[in-house]
Amino acid sequence: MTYLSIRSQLLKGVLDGCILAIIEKYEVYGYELSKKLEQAGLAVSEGTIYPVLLRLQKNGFIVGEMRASDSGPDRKYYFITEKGKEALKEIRKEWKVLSSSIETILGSDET
Amino acid sequence: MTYLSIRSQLLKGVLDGCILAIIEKYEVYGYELSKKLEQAGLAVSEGTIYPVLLRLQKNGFIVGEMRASDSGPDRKYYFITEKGKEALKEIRKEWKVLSSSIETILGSDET
DNA sequence: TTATCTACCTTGCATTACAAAGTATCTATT
DNA sequence: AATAGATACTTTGTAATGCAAGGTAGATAA
Repeated sequence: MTYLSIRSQLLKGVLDGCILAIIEKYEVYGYELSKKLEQAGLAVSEGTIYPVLLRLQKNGFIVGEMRASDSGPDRKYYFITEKGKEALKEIRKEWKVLSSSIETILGSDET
Repeated sequence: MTYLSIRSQLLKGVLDGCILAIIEKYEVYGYELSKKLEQAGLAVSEGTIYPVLLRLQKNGFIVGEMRASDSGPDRKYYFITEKGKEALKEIRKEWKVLSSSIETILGSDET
């Protein structure tokens, strides 16, 4: 082990926010979400995404709804709730504070 | 529970990098480190810091050396190794990539 | 029929931040 | 000298989470 995937550790805590942000913006289902994340440079496995969706749902941040598809299995679309919007706002705030502190400490100021 | 400290999750993975970065720059001991992190807006408990130091040491990223103090208990000073510098470089790179992706997705573009 | 893509879910593991409690040294106060 | 408090390090147990791996199942193309 290389010291074990820095990336997967970095992800913790932000991933929920990212998924919430996408759901807030688009009407998506899980599988589609994973593609969108991939496009945005944040590829995460399904074994990661689905548990997050369940968690967000359990916390009342999103709601899911099964819908038929004309070309494949049913899809579960997700929508953000008021509570979810507030949580997202909180996460964005936390992210700003933390990321600026980290930026200062890591000092990646190579212009 | 509020959904459980977003912060503590966000920290995961970056903390090692932050601690490495400080050790690279300054000659510090554990207790002092916790103060420096606090100043930089990244307060973490001792129960967090010391295990990280042990981990970094076990991975050969830093080395520790006990030294006497003229005003209190002995202190364990840490120094970064070549391997540690490389790891830090890697972490900085990961951070740049990830944080920019996250920035895009979270979209905190309130100018 | 078989294979492939889509789409969802679950189990088990490793990692890690943290609270809490413990040990020990030195300094200041009573 | 005895007590309290700050300094300084360590360990234990808990909760959370990313992920690989495996599983189920519908639709479509070969």
